[in-house]
Amino acid sequence: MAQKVKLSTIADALGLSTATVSLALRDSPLVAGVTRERIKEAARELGYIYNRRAASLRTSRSGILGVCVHDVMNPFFGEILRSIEDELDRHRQTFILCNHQDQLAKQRSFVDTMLQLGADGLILSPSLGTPASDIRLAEENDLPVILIARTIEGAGVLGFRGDDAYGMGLAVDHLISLGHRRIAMIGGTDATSTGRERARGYRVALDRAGIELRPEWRIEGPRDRHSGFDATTRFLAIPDRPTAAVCFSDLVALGFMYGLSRAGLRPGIDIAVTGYDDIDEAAIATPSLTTVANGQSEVGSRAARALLQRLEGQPATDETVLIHPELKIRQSCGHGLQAQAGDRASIAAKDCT
Amino acid sequence: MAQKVKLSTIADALGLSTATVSLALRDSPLVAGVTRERIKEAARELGYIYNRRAASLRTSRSGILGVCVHDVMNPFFGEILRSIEDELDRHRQTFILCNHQDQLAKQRSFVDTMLQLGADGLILSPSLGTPASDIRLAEENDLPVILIARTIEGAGVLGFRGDDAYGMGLAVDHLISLGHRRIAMIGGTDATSTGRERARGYRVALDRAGIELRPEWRIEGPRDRHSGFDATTRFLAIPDRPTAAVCFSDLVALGFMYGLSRAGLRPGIDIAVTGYDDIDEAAIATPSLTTVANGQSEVGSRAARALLQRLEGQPATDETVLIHPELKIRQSCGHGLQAQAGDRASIAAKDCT
DNA sequence: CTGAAAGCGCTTACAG
DNA sequence: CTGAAAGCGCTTACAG
Repeated sequence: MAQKVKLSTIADALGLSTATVSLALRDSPLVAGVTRERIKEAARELGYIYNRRAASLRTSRSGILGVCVHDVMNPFFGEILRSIEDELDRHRQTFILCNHQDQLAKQRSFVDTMLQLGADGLILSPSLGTPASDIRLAEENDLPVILIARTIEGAGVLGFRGDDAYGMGLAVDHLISLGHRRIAMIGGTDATSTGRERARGYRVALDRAGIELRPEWRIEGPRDRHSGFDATTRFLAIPDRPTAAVCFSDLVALGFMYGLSRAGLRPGIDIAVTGYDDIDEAAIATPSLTTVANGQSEVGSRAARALLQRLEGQPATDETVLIHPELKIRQSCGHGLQAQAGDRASIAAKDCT
Repeated sequence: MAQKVKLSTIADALGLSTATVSLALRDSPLVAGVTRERIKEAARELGYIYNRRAASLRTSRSGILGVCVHDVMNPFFGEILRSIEDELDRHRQTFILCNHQDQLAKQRSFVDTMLQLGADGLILSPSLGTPASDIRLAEENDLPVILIARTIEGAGVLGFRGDDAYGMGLAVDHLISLGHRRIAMIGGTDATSTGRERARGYRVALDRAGIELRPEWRIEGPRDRHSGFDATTRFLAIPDRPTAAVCFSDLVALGFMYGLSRAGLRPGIDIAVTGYDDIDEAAIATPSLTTVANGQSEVGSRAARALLQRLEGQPATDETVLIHPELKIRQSCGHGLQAQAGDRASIAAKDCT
């Protein structure tokens, strides 16, 4: 390539100063309209590329926002990202994505990079084991943080997540209302706020119905489709097998349903299944998945908006906003226990998406 | 927060120059071991944060790589990203992700941002309609580009993708060998090299077997799970209905199988189905999906390595590397046409993952 | 082995 | 409405 084109190249070509050129390119009213057009024209012709690093070194505003989640391939986070992106796109903010895969070290190295790049803010679904001090370190170095999906005790920052305990209660209540008394819970871990809250909702709902929880009903661990599939074996081995299972997430539920089918059982007929999140796929799965809408698009857009507001100078708060979940009844719980003798076609023909 | 800690803060505190501090922090052998340790210790104590913008303004190396694909939520790209990430993590390069959703404008604004940030390189799965001149513009401004998944005529840069025509041929040949003569192709568009190549492979394979392609067999368009699901209606309306369908991607195939089940048909028994990509889910889907392994992890890691090598000074080439695809036979094509009378359990019991 | 000085390409008071 | 000059925080020859 030829010599690099910078502000001074344009200034020299037009016999102006770099100050004028800089102002004109950013549409400052201080520059006369004609001059501004001449400058923009010249910039275009010369193939000028704005150097953000130089600008942000001077202004200490980078136009970069970081978004760090467990895994962007997980549709739950994917849907959150989509709404964050929608919100941010209108504000000329570049956003940098990172998957931490629940590894604290990866998250730390990302936060560090954001600090080094002078990022303007960070939306974080914190990795398992994130101490509150990590959040404070970022905040102390002028990197505002907003938490999503999971929260951290004592972090002292704004967070948005679904009301997990309440939501899981909805799923369990629904199964109980259909006549189920032996209900397993598959997936999730006590190491995250999400896992703890959903498990609590499960326990409380059983208790409320006067059902005594048997320890073997709780299959901890699975958090993706594959491990949901693998959990089928353990589920089928439970003595006095449960007639229903609430799953930690839709992904776990979808994998579990694959597993049940593979074992020759019909989800929604032989075993009632619920998911959590209401990802896009839940409506077209067959049987379609009864699940709890977790408001991911609301989480994303509210987090993005809150961050933008802080950048515009609004004071920080440390509230945790709980998004209200909603039960979506579809096919995967059949029509209650009495339907267990029913045939497959009756369900297949019904479209409840 | 207190006063910002910079190199000079450390230098002053220790009575050294910023030059020495800078060298020490980057482990230069020019600095005495003892001094280096004193400096690092002080940096830690003072909470020093390296300012990358300042450094990269000076060195014109940013440590940033851009990765821009259609959609990170698509497992096909997700798996590519995973392997890119693995490769890049070891090289202290930050990578910035972008979904262009096949919108040229979004892709352009991302490439622009990379240019402005002085990114060191770009891995791109080009949006539909990307002109070769866009790639050349980036290259001319010192932003090396490597293409993945799709290629662009005349771009003149290195690219990695699967051999799509050959791969689709494998799927069609397989169905023909099982006795199918009426085979539909669902999904994909002629607007991308991938779509064109896979459709070509489909046509060529039918032709080779002496089967005359009927226009109504080609259902263009679907490229995700939802549209695969929706395509079921059109498929079922084809006069003299095909007994098999090759799908543009696994996602389309999985959606299509949901659609078939919803209509009371059994994929793998009533209708044979193949996918393309061999994403993780293909093996656990029920029926598990016969598909074409598309080498996404190889595409990702080779693209990342090639980019890193270019950053280290290796000369650019303009080759398109075709990764060799491989047929994965599972359950979704049953055991050939004769199995169509078989019952569901016989398939469900077989584990071909 | 360490230091003084210039410069990367912007933006921002300040002056006129 | 436009210009001259300083400075953001680094790194890199160059000197000693």
